[in-house]
Amino acid sequence: MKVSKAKVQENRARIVEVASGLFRERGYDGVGIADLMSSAGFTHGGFYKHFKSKADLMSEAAAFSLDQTAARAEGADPAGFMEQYMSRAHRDARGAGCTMAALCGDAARQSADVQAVFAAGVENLLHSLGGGTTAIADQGAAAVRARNMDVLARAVGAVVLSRACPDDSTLAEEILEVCRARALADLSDTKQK
Amino acid sequence: MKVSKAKVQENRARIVEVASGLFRERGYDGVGIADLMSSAGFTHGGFYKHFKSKADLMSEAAAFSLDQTAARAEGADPAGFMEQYMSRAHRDARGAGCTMAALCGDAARQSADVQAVFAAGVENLLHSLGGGTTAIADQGAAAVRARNMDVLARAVGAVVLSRACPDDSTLAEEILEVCRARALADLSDTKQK
DNA sequence: TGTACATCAGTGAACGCGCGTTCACTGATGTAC
DNA sequence: TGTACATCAGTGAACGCGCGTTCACTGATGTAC
Repeated sequence: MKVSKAKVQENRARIVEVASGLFRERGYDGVGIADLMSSAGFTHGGFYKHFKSKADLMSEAAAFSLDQTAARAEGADPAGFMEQYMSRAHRDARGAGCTMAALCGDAARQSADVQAVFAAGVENLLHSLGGGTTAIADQGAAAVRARNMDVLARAVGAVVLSRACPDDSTLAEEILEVCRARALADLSDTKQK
Repeated sequence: MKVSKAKVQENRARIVEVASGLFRERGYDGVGIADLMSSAGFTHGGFYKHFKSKADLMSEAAAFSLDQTAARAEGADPAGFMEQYMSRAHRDARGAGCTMAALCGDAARQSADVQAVFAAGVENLLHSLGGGTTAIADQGAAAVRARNMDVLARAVGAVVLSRACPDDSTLAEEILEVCRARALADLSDTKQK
């Protein structure tokens, strides 16, 4: 049966949204087309009416969720955002969390298209973090950018390492705590190295 | 044909070594048993004479390569090790590099066995990095541990983010440079925050 | 030391299964008159 | 506005393929006498 133009757009958007969550939870290889489509409430055949291939959807789903994260960062203050980022809740909620933390390892093995989306996502996050109101802002845009890049790498590294450790290990918790404390210090410090 | 006991051990070791490289290059899902065994110079059927399952080999290969990395860190000075870690060469040589950086994203979706191996790998690396000769060593073991954990998270984050960006992007290079400089400063700084 | 036999690492065909993708078909939507 | 027809999102069977794993077989090694 044909479907109204509005419904088509809505359905396509639902597929992208569901896919972005499943990819984050299980990785790109861990989500099949049939699996994904039935999670979105469809049968698998219709997939190719919306997307050229699975790889195509991977790019789009990554762009969707990375934009979402950047928007969230834009609104919040950097320290608050980073505190949430390196939290137990974020560590445990992979499907609802940041795609950068959940899929950057997978992205390294994907096409240039996907990698370009991730690079754009990094840039957006760097800008969204801003300069704050601390002394670093006076040292110019390059200093702010370097500071933000460093904080982001640490945040992603902390979440990714913590997730690689068993859920109930003290190490999983410790990594988050330690890196969170030190990143927040970096974000608020008036004496930057 | 049966094979001498020495040869059996040697062959098994070769499979683990080859697997650890291939897993790092292509991820756990990207390496098939037949593929792996022929890379090691065998046919696929013999695999189960050595390992209970593919998951079993994943744990063993991770332990093998993480031990190797910890041993390398043990010998070097922390600053030199970290400089290499966040280098372009390490970024580009995935199969020969650190399993933590190459597979921690994948490890998050694997069994508790694999995750326990990763956690042990983190602990070993933390100890291998040591306290250095700087002021931090005087602040006690907890301060050294926190400093090392922070540096490790940043190093893994930097490599992983850099690899997620296109190979020829300036961002891939920039992330490594920025984080390397700041991590080295943290490792040598006498005034720790 | 020499012979007979059991062991078992390695071989390669076969298993069921799920993958990404294709395709003929459907029927409600959108369009032309 | 009402009718006839083309469009095309969604369906579900089917495709070839590679996956992890099993299994009967092989023949050199290791062992018992």
